[in-house]
Amino acid sequence: MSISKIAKALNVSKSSVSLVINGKAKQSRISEEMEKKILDYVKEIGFKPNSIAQSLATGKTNTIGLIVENIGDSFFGPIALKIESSLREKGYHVLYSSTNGVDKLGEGIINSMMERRIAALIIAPTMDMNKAIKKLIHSQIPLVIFDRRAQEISTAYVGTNNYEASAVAVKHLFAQGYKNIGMITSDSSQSQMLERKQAYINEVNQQNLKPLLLEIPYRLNVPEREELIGQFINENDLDAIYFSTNYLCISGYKVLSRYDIVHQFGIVSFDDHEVFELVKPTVTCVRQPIIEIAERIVESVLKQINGESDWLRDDIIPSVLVVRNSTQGPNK
Amino acid sequence: MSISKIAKALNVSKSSVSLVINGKAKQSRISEEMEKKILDYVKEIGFKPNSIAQSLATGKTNTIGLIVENIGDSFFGPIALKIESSLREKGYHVLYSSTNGVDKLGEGIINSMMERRIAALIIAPTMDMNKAIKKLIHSQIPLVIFDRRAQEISTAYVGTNNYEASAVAVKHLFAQGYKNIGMITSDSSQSQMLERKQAYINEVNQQNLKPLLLEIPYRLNVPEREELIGQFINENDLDAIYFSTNYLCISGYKVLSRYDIVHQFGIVSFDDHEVFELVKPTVTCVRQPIIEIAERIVESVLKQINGESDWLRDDIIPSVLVVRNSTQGPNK
DNA sequence: TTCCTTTGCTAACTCGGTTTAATAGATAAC
DNA sequence: GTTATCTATTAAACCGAGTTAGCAAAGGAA
Repeated sequence: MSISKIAKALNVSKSSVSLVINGKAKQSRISEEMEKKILDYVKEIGFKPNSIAQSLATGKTNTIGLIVENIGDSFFGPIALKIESSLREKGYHVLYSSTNGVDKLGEGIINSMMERRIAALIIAPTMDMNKAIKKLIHSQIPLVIFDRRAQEISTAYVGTNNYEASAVAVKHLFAQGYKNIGMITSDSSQSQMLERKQAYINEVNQQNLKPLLLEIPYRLNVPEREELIGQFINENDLDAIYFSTNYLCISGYKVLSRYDIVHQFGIVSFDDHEVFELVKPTVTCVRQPIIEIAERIVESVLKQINGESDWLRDDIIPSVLVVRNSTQGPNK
Repeated sequence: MSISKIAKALNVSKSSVSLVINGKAKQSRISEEMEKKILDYVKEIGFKPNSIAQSLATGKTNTIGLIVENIGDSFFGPIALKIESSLREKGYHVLYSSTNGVDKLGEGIINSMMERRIAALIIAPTMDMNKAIKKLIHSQIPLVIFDRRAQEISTAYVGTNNYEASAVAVKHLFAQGYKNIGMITSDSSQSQMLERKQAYINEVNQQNLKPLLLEIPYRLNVPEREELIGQFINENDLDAIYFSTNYLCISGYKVLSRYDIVHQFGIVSFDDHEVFELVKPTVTCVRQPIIEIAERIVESVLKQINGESDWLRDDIIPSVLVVRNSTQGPNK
């Protein structure tokens, strides 16, 4: 079914049908009689306009792109859930893609989404995306960057206070009496990781201690990762570790459990995880307000789409330290 | 930029440009000279055809819809990841939606995706989707149902052997010496849940014992759920529980830990989870081959889109019992 | 009656592509 | 020299909508 066929069936013009369907009957001086005739028929046959044709004619789509690292993980998954349900309520569809750790995919994904003429783009950028994102800004498409920043590019950004929250986390370990606090992070140079690392370094330096860092390549598999962590723990006389993200903490926890020193060890992770409440000892963490981050992203996207100019360039939503504190504390 | 503008700029016809861009130069007897001229220009200005216009003209989209219960959970998330990356390689985009436990959303989501003229639909159906799915079949759209079946409807289906795998799980508990094995499941009447439950009931009956079932409403929040589980454990003299899904098992595990009887308890969960390897005692589970399920879904979708008729109506991929066995066994 | 408004509706163009029948010019065949 | 065949190209129709200028009929004012 199409608007033209309806027009023929009712012996009226396409224009009338289109105007009525779009609720422009009044303003286009369509008689109530005509309006009723068309609406009744449309309802009767259950007609829905072809949204592809609509998009072509209006130049607008109701599709929004979402690009994250891994939609299957415990951070991006719930964010994607909330973003989609909020946008659906507003009549939008969400197209997603995961870069899955392969930085080079980023630009291609952005381009192919742009060809689909999406209405807006939400991105947790990889390192290789900078050129592509600059082009996006040039193209004027509504854009929200989140979680980590795109280098030297000013866009709407939603994220947490990585530096401050990390500083609080490290301070917490010191306050508990731990002295030799190491940090395990990924080797990524994404902004959020750098901020977390810098906070650790600065806090440790303030205590006149020297930072002990292990940076693990993203593409290592789990056993390789655990091997590295094991070495790191053995080679340094640590009593606590600050993990820059939860999947690293889980690996680290496994290793520590193996050595059976986990009960004295200080452990704090950035990002919460179901596991942390269930294991013994439980794990203290920096929890990002996932729902709120998703809400702010959606808010910014919608504002930009609707041409409102009061969206924030920098929407920083503070994380909270969730103290679980079930370890026995340092024994030195 | 558009094909027409390119045509004007080069002083040739739209048709020539379109044919060349689509690689139909040879078969349409376009001269190599003309072909080169057009291709060079297209590359120079970095032109990409508007895929919305293409869709309208061809009646085909390269967008595939994915409808699951919750894209943020540990089962659907990784499946969504794999589905999207596989389909992207084949030139498709994926539109997702989560019903999020609200059965009534299902039909609306399906309809709005259909309006977008998606090329195919992948659904883990809710209970309310039956009418809508019947319509889909009528509409001839390539369709794959997975995880749970749509009632009385024959479509391409990908899933695991819920009944057999559950039977193995319950047998495993009996083999370990447990006698009073309860089952905790959701109150959902989705097919996969019913199969898991039925297997449990039959296995218990075979031992001349009576089934002890707790069915928890999906919409309960975590504390309410734990409350119910606590009662269930107290009121029945259980020594083991079979959980129909991992999120229920996590709740149950928490409760059992609280009562400190977790080390003697027999616990098996359907679906694996990161937690299960990390907690002590570790948790034995029935693990669905997630990657393979996603691959088979994609395979079926592509076959249907390409008009190949050898896709399977019933693609059952067996689960494996992952025995972690760290409990001490029953003490009775 | 004539002229001006208002009302109700629609023809025709547009969006950016795909597809096919038709055409003109060059070659080949007779 | 005439006709048939090929080659290279394009005009025109189409997909399914949205948009707007303009027309005819009716009503009102002079």
